[in-house]
Amino acid sequence: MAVSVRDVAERAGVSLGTVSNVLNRPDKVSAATLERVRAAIDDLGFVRNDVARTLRAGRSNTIGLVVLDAGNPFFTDLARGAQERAAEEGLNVLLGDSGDDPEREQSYLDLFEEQRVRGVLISPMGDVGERLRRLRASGTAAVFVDRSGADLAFSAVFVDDVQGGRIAVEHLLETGRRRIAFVGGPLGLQQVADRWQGARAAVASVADASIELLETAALTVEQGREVAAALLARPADERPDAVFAANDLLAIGLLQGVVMLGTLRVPEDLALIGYDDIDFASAAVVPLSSVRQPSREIGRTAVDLLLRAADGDEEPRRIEFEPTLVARRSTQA
Amino acid sequence: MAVSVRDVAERAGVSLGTVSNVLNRPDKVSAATLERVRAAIDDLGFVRNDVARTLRAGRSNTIGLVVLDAGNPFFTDLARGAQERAAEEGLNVLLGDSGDDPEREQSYLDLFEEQRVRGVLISPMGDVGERLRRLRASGTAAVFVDRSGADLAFSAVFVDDVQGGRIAVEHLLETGRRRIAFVGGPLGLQQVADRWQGARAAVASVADASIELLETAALTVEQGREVAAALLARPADERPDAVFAANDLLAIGLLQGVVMLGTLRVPEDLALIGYDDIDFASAAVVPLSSVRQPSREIGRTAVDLLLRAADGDEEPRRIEFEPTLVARRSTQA
DNA sequence: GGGCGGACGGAAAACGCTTTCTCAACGACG
DNA sequence: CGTCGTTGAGAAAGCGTTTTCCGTCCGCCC
Repeated sequence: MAVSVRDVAERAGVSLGTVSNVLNRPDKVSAATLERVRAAIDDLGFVRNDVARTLRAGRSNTIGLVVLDAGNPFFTDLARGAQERAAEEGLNVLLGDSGDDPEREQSYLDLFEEQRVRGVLISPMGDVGERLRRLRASGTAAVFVDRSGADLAFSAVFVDDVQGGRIAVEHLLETGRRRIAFVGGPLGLQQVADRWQGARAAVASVADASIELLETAALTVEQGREVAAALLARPADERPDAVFAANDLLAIGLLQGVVMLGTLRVPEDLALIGYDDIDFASAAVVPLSSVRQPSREIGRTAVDLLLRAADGDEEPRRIEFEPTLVARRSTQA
Repeated sequence: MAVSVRDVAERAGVSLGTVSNVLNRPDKVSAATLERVRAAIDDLGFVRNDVARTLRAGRSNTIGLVVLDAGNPFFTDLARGAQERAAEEGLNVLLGDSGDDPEREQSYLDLFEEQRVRGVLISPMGDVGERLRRLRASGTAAVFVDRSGADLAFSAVFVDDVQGGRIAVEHLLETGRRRIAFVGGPLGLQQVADRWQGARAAVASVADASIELLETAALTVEQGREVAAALLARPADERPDAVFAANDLLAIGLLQGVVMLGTLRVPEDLALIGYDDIDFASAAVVPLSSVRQPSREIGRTAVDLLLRAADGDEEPRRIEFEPTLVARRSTQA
């Protein structure tokens, strides 16, 4: 059923080693035999068995990627970037979705180890340092993505979330807002904690500005709408004049809550800025200002670091991207 | 570096065959040795090499999945369903995103063939029938997902898009609308053509109802907004009183175009229904009616069919899911 | 005490490929 | 005419696993 190099060799009347040369070092083979072998390959429909190739080579052509949520556009883009970069190197990406579950995270790592992947890219949920150390000891490199506080023993690509929080709130302050609210949670998520920290820092440098924390249980549209309802229930003089949401989903929920109940106008009564700059941000009822992270580039860079580590570079590298402000109508003065 | 069964055997003081038995047929091994071998495995941190295992077994544990757009929530959910079902069978899913590009589609098929995957799930873009036939001839099964008109020689899981189009428009008619517009395109996409066909069928059975086609270049939010602008530019008496959009992204664009310019109210002046019931549908400014497809279930079922085909069931099966109406505020009477 | 069956050792083959080595054939060149 | 370089054949080893075939040892039962 399956056609092997042996069959090709026989058909072309050459030796098995020659076929291998045609496949891997065609310049070592005379034009005539090259032609003959290629014809045989086409005739028989031979397709190289990558499993055998990998076993023999001792290293595979795939890298594993574990993300927190494959449904989140941020990670989708990141994965796409990784895939593109990997493809340029002739590598494939095996994608695992941990869904915030440390157990599934572990099981993907198990899987990748059994598959002897070239390396692992991970946006960690649980505590995987020990696990990755063992992996490295057995020859599989790992790189963290999107976690600035991650284990220093490994390379990492991340965005400065403190800085991101700062520029978001600085923008609100520059457009004349003074009573800021930060909406996001749980604070156990490092990204959220960092953005909150940056937000406070920005407020601290302006004398008459204040900030309050409205913690949420998750970063979802629903949570955003609940917070919106709570804000609307307050007397007008106790409401903030601007909200910084820890991600765009929350911001969209807030926007909807406010618009649907119709009592507040955005940005006139309440300015609003989100985070991530997902596609829906620009497409919202009121185009949403946001903080953009170069998700695609993060994915590409992570693959670069991984390749470097897999090639024996011991030195862990940390590459930080700067978040950038994307101002739209929801924060106009 | 890498620990092999041989090392484990040596450490546990047993033979290599016994280690293999512990791994694959633990009931054939006495409790004492079982214990000893397992201890050795833990001590050495042995992890079975799946590459070698696959080579030896002649069949791999992974199945390939090619989707049209990994960023589309519909496919994300479908992939998740496939992954879940595959995991239950101890299989992994390798995800490829063709991005509507027949070339990338081909290259993913090449990849999957080299990897000797157990089977391929594909939402085809180009003409892949011939390719899949060759694959099957060499022992790799294939199943179509989300394409009703696909090659009859293969199993397929799909949703009746004609029916989906019909129930969407019937719903509009039942709520008293008579001048319907169908927004979607390109009609070269079979899903779009089918929904359009179903929509026309529904209109045909009501005497005083009419429908017009507003074709778009793609199924995106931007295209929806452009159509909205065009509608608003018309004199009021030449506007439809209801719109059926070929997917939710278009519908959301329409909704935004209409609300932002503020001249029309939804659903009072214009009823609106989308397709796919993505998460954002219920979260839109005006909660969006839609037609739901059981994407997760489609993924699961596709894996079922694939396994059946891979186990030698020659008979191609076609499983059809029924789309269901999800009525929300955007189509209230 | 003879026979039986279960547990396991030891050895070997096979999956399909890459790599390495040796050796033969051939044409070119001095 | 002898030598050298090129080309590729042929053979073999090895990647790590599973499986198969015998053969041995030991405890157990009649």
